[in-house]
Amino acid sequence: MVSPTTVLAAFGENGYRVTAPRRALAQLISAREGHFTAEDLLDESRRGRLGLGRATIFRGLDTLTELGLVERLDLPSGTHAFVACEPSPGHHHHVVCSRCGHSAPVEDCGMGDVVLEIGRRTGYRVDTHRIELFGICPACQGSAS
Amino acid sequence: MVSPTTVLAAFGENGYRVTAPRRALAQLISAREGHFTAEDLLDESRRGRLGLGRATIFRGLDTLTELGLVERLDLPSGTHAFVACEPSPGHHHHVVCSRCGHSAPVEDCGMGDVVLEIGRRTGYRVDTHRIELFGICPACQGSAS
DNA sequence: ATTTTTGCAAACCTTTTGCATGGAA
DNA sequence: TTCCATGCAAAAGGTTTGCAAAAAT
Repeated sequence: MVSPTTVLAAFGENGYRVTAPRRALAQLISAREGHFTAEDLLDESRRGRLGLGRATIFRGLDTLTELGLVERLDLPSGTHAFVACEPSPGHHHHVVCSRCGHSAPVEDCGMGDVVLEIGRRTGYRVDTHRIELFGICPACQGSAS
Repeated sequence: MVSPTTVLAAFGENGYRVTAPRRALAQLISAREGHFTAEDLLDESRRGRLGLGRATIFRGLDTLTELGLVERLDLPSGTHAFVACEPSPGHHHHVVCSRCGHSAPVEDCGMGDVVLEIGRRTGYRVDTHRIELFGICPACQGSAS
């Protein structure tokens, strides 16, 4: 979980203005358990009468993605979703629970070697990779399977 | 590159009917260098006056994905694309050239271990993963960089 | 005062669906 | 002959854009 303050700070520290809508967005994001779509936030914003516009949400999510506070996911269904994440120095990925949507960060875990190996075998100069892992989180394993 | 015959055969061998539109689709797909979108095929079909409908292309791509003759990609831009691939027994991925779109298959290359390690560290029971690698293919490395 | 940000609504793009027709088995 | 597949056009999503008003610096 990422605190609203952290999210908000990311705006301020990067030359973006700290506005009421962005404050609201920060709240919405950090209140989210697991992954969410832009539409989820929009609904939630309406429910709470926060008055956030659709465009503001998309734009905010966009810059937060660039700032690394949010990661964009492509669910197996093809849907675009997001997960909030603690800004971390290194390259990292997430494991997402297919049941509850919660996620855990995965720091480098040998992928570097794998990428090297792939480069060696294919001759490609690999410079970006996206990894998405799905599974069942510990909590969900415990409950009804 | 996958031959149109292989693609077409996949339909026949799996209980799908071998029809003229599917024959055309097979041609279109195997003529493609690198990755392509549904729209690409539609344009190409129009250009060649093949008379394929939009729906037919989406539906065909869908079943070919299930049959493993095509892999669905999520480009970094968020666009959905496809690459044709030789049906291979094992689980595999692709490295896609960000310049020309060509791709090379990547057979298991240590990812199994990485996935295990991730499971161990996070406690998640990882059961699906999607990996997308982008880089520059040998040919493009050779030409203008 | 200046520049960014916002909300709205419309525009856009991609993908899916319903349904009558046509074609494969 | 039966059932699957197709094309069309409309519907449905999801995302972006233009712009005037409002807010931040």
